[in-house]
Amino acid sequence: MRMARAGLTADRVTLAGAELADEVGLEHVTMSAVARRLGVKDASLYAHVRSLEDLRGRIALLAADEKTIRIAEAIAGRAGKDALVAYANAWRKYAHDHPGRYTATQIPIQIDPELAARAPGPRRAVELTYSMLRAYALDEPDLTDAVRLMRSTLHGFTSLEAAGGFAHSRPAEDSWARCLDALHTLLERWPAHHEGDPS
Amino acid sequence: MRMARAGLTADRVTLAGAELADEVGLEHVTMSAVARRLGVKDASLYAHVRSLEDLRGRIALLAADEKTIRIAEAIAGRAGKDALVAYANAWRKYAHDHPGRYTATQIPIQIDPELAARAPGPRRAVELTYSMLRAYALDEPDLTDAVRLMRSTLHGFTSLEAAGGFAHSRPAEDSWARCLDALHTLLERWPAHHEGDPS
DNA sequence: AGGTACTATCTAGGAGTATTAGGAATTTCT
DNA sequence: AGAAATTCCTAATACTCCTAGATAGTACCT
Repeated sequence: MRMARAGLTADRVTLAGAELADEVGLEHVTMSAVARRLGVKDASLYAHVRSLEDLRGRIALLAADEKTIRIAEAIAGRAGKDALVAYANAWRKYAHDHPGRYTATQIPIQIDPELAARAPGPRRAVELTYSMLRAYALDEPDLTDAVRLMRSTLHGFTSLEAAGGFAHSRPAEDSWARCLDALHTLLERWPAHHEGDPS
Repeated sequence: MRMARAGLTADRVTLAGAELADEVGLEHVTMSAVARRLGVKDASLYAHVRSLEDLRGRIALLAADEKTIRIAEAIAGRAGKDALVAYANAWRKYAHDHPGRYTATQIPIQIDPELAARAPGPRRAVELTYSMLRAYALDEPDLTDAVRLMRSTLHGFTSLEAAGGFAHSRPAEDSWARCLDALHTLLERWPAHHEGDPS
């Protein structure tokens, strides 16, 4: 009677799911696949994870945490354009290194609120971004708009790139560098809001 | 023996799938669900569509075509910032009106090449964007970079918005308008590439 | 050491889904 | 009308998510 417990845990199950997501894509992360990878029957997973949805949510939170940490490390001690570039590159690198985890962060949020409250990732990510952009001396609400623009651009680029949205004519790498230049320039001279400017 | 054929067709199946995607989300578009909606047995669908993957690919192509048409109509007769804003708003509106179809366009492309070749959407979308941005007098490779930046920003914004990525503090609508301002300004003064600029 | 409570895992099974194969009904062509 | 092609069905397989109830392992208490 080989019983030898696997020592499962919600975190271990989540990690196995995340690894699988990176290898075969998030949509192929199934309960049975995760169970197989852990050498366990599918039913056993339900002691640690409520459902497949729940597992996906946990993977998303894990990814958010990891990505935030990577970015925080990257921008530590940097300022201005250096910080912006480090931030952006860390973002893109995470998406490349962990495609499955990254797509998990894109799913519309239906995460257990009690669980989400314990995950520092999303909240810290926002703080990090705001504090970095504060170097550009923007006041609210421009700061919020700038944060949203930056996140949109970074996410959009990595997402399109991952989906094969860029033709192979010009290396995505080069376009990426120019986009960061452009973003930096833009943030430095954020257009003033002239509503009905008469001149 | 009530037989009364449903008059299925690859296009009709695709349309049913697209409608379903908008109603319940792309991930809940299953063969059985589409069959139920059409009043038909699941197996019948395989006469028109190779597999679920294939169906998703067809939905993606349909969406690309529709979105391109909407954008083309929106920018017809406009130029400069007017055209940019019309383009962007048409993009965002399509994503809002057809969330399921829109997410279908994001899936990594594994579409039947023979089928993709007949769909004008993606190719026309690229042409459309290039011709619109030509108004900003950019030369290659800057034009390509600008196109990619614009697509990234529009896609990123709508995608984050759909995923609930923006807190409710400030209306997404307002940030969107400012982002378009910023994008326009940026395109007008696209930063010259100073590699090792000594001054 | 032995008993007890807890929990991790298993066995068994229901319901839904994707897909294939082959057959029957209906339309269309001649 | 008869033949051919198309449209749809029935039947069957295999995989998925998930629940319930049983069993084996661990930890703690005395």
